[in-house]
Amino acid sequence: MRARSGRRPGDSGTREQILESALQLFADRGYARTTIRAIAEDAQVDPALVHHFFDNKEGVFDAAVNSPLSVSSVFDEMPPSMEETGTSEASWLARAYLTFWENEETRHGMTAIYRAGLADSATSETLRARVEASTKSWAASSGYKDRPDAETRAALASGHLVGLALMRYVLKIHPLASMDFEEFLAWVVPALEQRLSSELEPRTAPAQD
Amino acid sequence: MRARSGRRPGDSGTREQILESALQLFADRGYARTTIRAIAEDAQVDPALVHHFFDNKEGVFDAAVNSPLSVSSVFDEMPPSMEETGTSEASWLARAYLTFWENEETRHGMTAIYRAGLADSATSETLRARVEASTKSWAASSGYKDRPDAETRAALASGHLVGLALMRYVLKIHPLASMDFEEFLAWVVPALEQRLSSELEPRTAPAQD
DNA sequence: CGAATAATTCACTGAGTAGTGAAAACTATC
DNA sequence: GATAGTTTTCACTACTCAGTGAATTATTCG
Repeated sequence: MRARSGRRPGDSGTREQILESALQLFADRGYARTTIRAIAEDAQVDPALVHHFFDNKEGVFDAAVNSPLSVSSVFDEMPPSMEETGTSEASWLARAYLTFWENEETRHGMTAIYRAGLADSATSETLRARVEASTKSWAASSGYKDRPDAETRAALASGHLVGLALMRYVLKIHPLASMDFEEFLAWVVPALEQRLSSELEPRTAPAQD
Repeated sequence: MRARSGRRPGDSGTREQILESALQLFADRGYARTTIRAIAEDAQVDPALVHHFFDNKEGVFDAAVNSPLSVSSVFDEMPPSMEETGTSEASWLARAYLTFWENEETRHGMTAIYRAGLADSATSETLRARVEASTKSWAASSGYKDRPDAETRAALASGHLVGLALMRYVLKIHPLASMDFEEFLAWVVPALEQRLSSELEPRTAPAQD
């Protein structure tokens, strides 16, 4: 009568099924509100099986997030051909980063990372290290590495991109969320180019009364 | 022997003390990880008292966040004097918004709102409505309201500001987090001005191979 | 002083949660 | 077809949390 116990017949892609359910739920509900039970239910599996494969909740999160993408390498894969030309560099940066958001598979990973990383100060420290490292490494390998404000400009550009990505892909603010990807890029790229070039210099704002 | 029960002597600012503890904890740990018990402990009060004053957890959050600031009015208080001049408009916008982040009291409220609002898709909907409404109302009352891309530019500017605020105040990315407020503004304002003016037009990026 | 009201605490419930240990069912190998 | 190894489920523990209801103590006001 209780024939539903034990291993199920058929070759099991169960592990991957769990990761898929986990990634989707982490992207939708964030870390804290995603329960192992919910993941198991979505994957039609016993909760203990999730522990069996990934030990604990953090293990599931790491495995799920890293399964479709290795985010830390986004800024590291700078094609060596483009140097001296800041124009195409900004274009490449924006396209490389935003493609991770545009692609449906990797978008879940990005969303989960930012949702979790912005949730509280403890997890923000992890995200901070990640973003700061990639920003710095990218600034160091860019065509502007010799300028004294290279890191500042790189950080400003990163913040710009992160903010726009959150608006379009997480908060879904219109008209940013509804426009075509290439149109979105057409708006973003020129601004980034100016930020990275000397077309845009810091200027003290006039005092407000 | 059990003399610690019941009302405490002295005039009680207990309600305000609870709100202060709540705001600080919500800013630091986000919504889900902040427990009513922790708030009560920080305020040196029984957890039931928190329920007595604010009914439920959501009530505490709303009261705590709205106590130091009314965020929705940030973009609505546009001084009527500045029209036609996009330059000072961008300057005013950046300074008004970022001052909420710079001020220690209101920063906790801002942090709590964004942490909670980005936590999951349900709460993101609340934040989306808030940001989209303020962005639209600001675009409608700006000197650019007649341009067909006014809303697009306003949304891009909002995303820009939100991203930079998150980098400097939440993730604390260097060198943005460590620089002086006026220097930070000096970097931000010119870029915003260009975004809002016709100095920055959308341009299709060159195709990547 | 005495009654009403508000602040504060105590003791408790009920519902979820992550995680554990062992048994059961399946597969592969000899 | 026995044995070893893996997947899967079951039953359970220990814990934390939001929220309730009543009792207790202070304040206020007649």
